[in-house]
Amino acid sequence: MKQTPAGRPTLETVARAAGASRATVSRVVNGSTTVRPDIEERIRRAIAELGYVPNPAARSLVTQRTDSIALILPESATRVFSDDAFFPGVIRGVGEALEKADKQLVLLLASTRSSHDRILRYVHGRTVDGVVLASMHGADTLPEELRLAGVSVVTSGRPLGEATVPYIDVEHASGVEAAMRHLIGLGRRRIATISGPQDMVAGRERLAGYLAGLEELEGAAPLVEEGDFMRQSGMEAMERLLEREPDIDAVFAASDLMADGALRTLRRLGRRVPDDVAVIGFDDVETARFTDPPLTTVHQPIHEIGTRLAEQILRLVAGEEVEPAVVLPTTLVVRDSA
Amino acid sequence: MKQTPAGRPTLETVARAAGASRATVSRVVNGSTTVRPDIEERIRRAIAELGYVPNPAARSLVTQRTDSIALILPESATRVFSDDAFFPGVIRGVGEALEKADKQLVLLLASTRSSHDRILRYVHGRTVDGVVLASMHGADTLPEELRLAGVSVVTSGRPLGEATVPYIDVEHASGVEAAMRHLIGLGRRRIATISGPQDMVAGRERLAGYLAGLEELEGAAPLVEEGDFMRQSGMEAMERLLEREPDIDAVFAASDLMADGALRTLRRLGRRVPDDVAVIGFDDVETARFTDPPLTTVHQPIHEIGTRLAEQILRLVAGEEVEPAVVLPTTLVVRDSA
DNA sequence: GCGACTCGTGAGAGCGCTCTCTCGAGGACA
DNA sequence: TGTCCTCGAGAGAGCGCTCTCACGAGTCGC
Repeated sequence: MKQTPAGRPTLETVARAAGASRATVSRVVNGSTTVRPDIEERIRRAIAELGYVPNPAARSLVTQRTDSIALILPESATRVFSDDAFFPGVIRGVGEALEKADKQLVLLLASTRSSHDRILRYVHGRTVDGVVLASMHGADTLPEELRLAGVSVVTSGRPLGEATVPYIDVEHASGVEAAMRHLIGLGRRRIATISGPQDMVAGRERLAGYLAGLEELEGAAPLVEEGDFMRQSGMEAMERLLEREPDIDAVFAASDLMADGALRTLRRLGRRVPDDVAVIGFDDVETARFTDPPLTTVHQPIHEIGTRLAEQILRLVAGEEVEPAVVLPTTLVVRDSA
Repeated sequence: MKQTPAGRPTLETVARAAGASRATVSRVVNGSTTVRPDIEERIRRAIAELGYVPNPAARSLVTQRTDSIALILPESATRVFSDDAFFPGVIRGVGEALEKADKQLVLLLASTRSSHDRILRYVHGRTVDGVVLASMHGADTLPEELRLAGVSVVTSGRPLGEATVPYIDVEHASGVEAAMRHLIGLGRRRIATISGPQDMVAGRERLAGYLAGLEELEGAAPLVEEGDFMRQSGMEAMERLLEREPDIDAVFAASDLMADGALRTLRRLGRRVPDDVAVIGFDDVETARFTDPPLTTVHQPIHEIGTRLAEQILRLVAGEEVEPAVVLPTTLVVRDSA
């Protein structure tokens, strides 16, 4: 007499209890309609009584699916993870969308450089059906390697070079240009920028937006200091900017955190915002509403980036076609800093 | 002739290529020492050439392990997820520690009330070996239900009632008492508090710490307004506090975010910090270093909470004993606000 | 030189599930 | 009444792995 070992009921157990075959129970569990109602009812009762839950390992062994999606945050992303509301927001968006589709979210945090191989190995093992990659640096080879490994992958943010996998991004440049027009409309003429790192597309495109916006101003020379998207770098960049050009009357910072840093430096040095210097940020994270003064910023739909990422990867693993690029709009949110 | 379907090599493929048996290849893959060096070498080469990666589903079907750990963030936690550095910090800590142990992190975000059953079902399915639960509300029945389901579980934060599962927490009260002594040492006599929600242990204990600290001050009446740990509530609570008692000269806020909110209200109403009103927060998140003025706060080791959670759950799933409670120390970090 | 013992290897069962294929029962039609 | 078809249910193979057990080749002692 075969005994189910420690409690855990299997299909077999349920089948015996309901007086049906394993196959029929499987049909009920998977929602086939070809089962006679009375038998189905009997099986459902048995499932409920025994507390049967299908074993996902056994299932995916035969279906070759795992119903889970990996979200990979490369080392460069985890570095800012705790200080920035961007990734938590994206994670939440992805998580919610996957939950609706009854998929699991496996978080792969690449805290070190050496995680690269581990991740590749993991994905090769097909523990996930697809991958959402929060690729930040353009030079990242991971997206391409994953594609070559034959897994579905979607990235957040356009890669620097040629895009070989579908991505979700936002209109960086046009959002910044709107910010620049706003500043110019306010009568500002000496507009500087605190840019993001130039090895990231977000950094580059926001700078490009600044430069394009500046062209409206005849003969205005660009005034750029680079930061790393984080607060401290914003403070320092603002300082350098004022040293170089004391009569700056506006500054566009490529992230809200850096804008907040700039605000602090300006206050410390006795400049009034927006009277002396107008400040505009980018992201519209929660913090932007609470800076002093509240930050005018370019809003990007962080949560939607997450849900769209999930949507695309789900379609890909389902074998559907997806557009190679989804670019979400950004909008200028005017508060008090400009 | 049996063909491996689409590329993916199996143990069998490797075995044939190396002229060995499936069992021996398995031994090499799993690091058994009883394989003759030359055969092992041959097998390793075959593995490398074929790019063989074990199928985790097949493996866990027989081992009954999945080598992955779920981190559950209940709905109450996801609400603050994007605005607070606490959970990202914990996630990072957990993630790093699990990575070292070569385990995967499965993130279960319970965005809605109805996720409860889904999570329970998921855990019942044994897709994970153990569960780390960021339980916030004391009334949460999830820890107990999970325990009854027979999974190993560790929670972050002591539950409100009797603790039925091991937990990691910090010394809330003594940290707050240190803050209170600091304020009293500064000569402050009218000390108010912005407490956290009283259905969370963190909220209660920090309030208890305030009340205990206040006893040093003969005849001082408690002055309490409740917030929800988030910034907005701190702003509002500070307002109510000043209405009730305009001559407050210090305030302890149960979170840095609320302290920051209080700072804003104080500034708006023309009170100088720390001259007129001293402010102390709790958490020591990144933001605390950047408030105006920089926040004196009770530091809790967020990252370590994460790593300790991971450590404990790993020991539990390995069948080892763990102490029912680990309580990490908190320390007062003095900056400029008090 | 023969039995006892070690040590490394292979055969094979079985983890729990899905899915194809087969089969039997019943209905429709001539 | 007999044949053909439809439809629902069961038998059984097999997904890729681990692990027990059996077995053959050496090694050693007497």
